[in-house]
Amino acid sequence: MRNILKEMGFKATPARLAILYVLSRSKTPLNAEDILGELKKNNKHKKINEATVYRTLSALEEGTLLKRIDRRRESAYFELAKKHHHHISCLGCDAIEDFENDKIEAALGRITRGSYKFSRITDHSLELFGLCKKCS
Amino acid sequence: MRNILKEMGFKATPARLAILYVLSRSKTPLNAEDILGELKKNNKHKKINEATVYRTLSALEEGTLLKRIDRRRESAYFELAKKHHHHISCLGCDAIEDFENDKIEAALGRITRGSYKFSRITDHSLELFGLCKKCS
DNA sequence: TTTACTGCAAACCATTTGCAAGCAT
DNA sequence: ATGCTTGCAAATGGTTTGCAGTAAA
Repeated sequence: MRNILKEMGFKATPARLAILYVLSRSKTPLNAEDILGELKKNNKHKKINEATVYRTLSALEEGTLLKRIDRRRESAYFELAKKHHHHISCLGCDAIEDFENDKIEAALGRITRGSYKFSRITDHSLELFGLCKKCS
Repeated sequence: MRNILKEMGFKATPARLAILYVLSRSKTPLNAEDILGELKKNNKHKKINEATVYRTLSALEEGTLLKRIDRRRESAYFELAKKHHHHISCLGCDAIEDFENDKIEAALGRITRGSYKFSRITDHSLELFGLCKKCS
């Protein structure tokens, strides 16, 4: 992690390492408040500031180390950008499930090539919403 | 339009009709500020308030008359919910293009059925981002 | 040493809300 | 007449920013 940060031109500070650690241990995407809450549980990182969390999330997202996810919530959620995938979010609770689908990715590639206005599609967001078994 | 509102249990007020009119005439999704700007151009609707626009957009979105679109901007964009489709948004300017793809929709249906946590997927958001020919 | 990073507090800004007056039904 | 809607102004809340001090490199 420390090296990845450096390779991206970021300084490997304790705050950044701690935030990345929290994200790496989470099975689900987290928002700034979640991360701050986790940091407060650890005496060593108790004083990491809200602003630092936001600045870190933005910086690492631009560096493509993190991915911002649309969960139809008021706040922004982030996860480590590892393997490309999408999500199904429950509109009733915090449940979330990952999925991936090669056919969809292939079809999206074709759309890119077929567009008359766009020459380059750099990214896409595909999020499903519904009710999990507990909520329905 | 007047009748559609009534059928949905909404009162057909001048403000709502004007907002729907603005959206119906637009070729692209609009945010609250855009709509307010359009309304101000018409003497008859000059005094429609910001709060009214926001309340109308929320209400009509819940009534499924409008669709909220993720354009990776600070504000929320809306369009009339007619035929199901998705968008490609330019990250460099306001360019936007619609697309639809039956194979993707079919694959999404299969994902819904294959989920182990979710019993019902009610909706999805699929947005592509890139640079239009002018911006690249 | 240099310059990026951080904490703190104040500012931002899209959106929401309380309340009294207004209008559609 | 009733109660949903609206305007106005104030509040909200997630996120951003200015600045001076701190610490990676």
